[in-house]
Amino acid sequence: MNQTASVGHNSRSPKPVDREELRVGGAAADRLRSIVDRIERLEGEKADIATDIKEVYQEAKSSGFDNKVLRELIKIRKREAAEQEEFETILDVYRNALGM
Amino acid sequence: MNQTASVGHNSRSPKPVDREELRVGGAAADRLRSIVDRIERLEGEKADIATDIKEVYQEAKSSGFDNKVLRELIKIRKREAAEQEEFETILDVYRNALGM
Amino acid sequence: MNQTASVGHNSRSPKPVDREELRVGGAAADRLRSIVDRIERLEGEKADIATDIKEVYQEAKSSGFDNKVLRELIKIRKREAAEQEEFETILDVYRNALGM
Amino acid sequence: MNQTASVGHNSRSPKPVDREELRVGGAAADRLRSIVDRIERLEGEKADIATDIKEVYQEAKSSGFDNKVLRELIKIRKREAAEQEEFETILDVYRNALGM
DNA sequence: TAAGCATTGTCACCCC
DNA sequence: GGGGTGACAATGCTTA
Repeated sequence: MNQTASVGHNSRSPKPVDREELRVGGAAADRLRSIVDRIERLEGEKADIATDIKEVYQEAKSSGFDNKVLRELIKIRKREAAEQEEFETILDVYRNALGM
Repeated sequence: MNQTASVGHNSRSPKPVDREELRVGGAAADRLRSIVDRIERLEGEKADIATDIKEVYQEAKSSGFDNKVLRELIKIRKREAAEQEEFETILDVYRNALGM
Repeated sequence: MNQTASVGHNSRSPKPVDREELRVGGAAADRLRSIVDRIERLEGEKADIATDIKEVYQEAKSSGFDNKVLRELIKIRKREAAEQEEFETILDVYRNALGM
Repeated sequence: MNQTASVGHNSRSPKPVDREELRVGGAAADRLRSIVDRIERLEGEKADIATDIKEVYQEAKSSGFDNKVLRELIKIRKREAAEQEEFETILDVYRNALGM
């Protein structure tokens, strides 16, 4: 029962923000606003790019390409690129495990 | 049964690309390359932005914010923005219907 | 506005279960109980196996193996097995796209 | 800098496996094979069960149930079961503390 | 105990 | 419109 109140604190953060500073105009409020703004801006850009990608696929289809095959092709190219990178990672892991 | 020959053709595309033109140096091959390039480029940019977003969340955590709450907040703002937009759209429809 | 009530019906299911039959003892209630039981049983078995896997990793560590490397090894084996399978899939896709 | 030699050794394991014994036919090689086999077997079974679970959900949908609700229901039951168990554990602790 | 990672669940998109 | 598939988010485990 007596599990010490631990006021306004959870395990997710090193030093939870002070509630007072979160009031309008407080320092924490300013930082929060900045963070939200940046995230929303970045998500906007990300969505725009997603739209662009869709449009390219659209164009591909109009040009007579089979998008299913096209997606498969791009996926394979992506994986092959990733595999080289992963190979290096594995090498590192092995080196580490062998104490090199 | 009678699945009419329609060789080299499926229903996904208006005019399937000519296989001859897909040979190296053909016109279709060039267009394909262009399409693949653009998609891969866009996906690269998209991944970069995703990384940026993660970094901002990282920073938020270091500043003492609870990212779970933060994500929820951003989700709510997004939905409310969408609703506002939809409301204005409907307004326009009504205005139009009334000849305004 | 007048978007026809469409009583007790949503788009998620072909023929949504009758509310009356869901009352205790109803036919639908019996089926629901059966479904929940089976899922819970299967999830229990799944959790047990997950525990077994952890124990084997535990044993491996006690035997002096590096689990990080071990996991990497198993991942690679899995991927290589999957790749052959995927190759067949791709072949099918291509065949389909070419109308074969 | 002074990262004490400790060649072929890292802190992850009590007694790192002898590299000689890892050669084909060595004792460690046999144990490694056994470990990999068991893990792969268990993971196979786990995947099979996951497939079974999906099939039950599939069947549920065909029977007119809303899988989103169904998943939520099962999640709640699981949590409540865990809470009950925890409660009994605490009870035991208290009993023990009182010498019962 | 925190950080990275792997798995699992959810959601949206695409095709049929 | 419904089902299947792929991306994204969230949670839990593993290690440093």
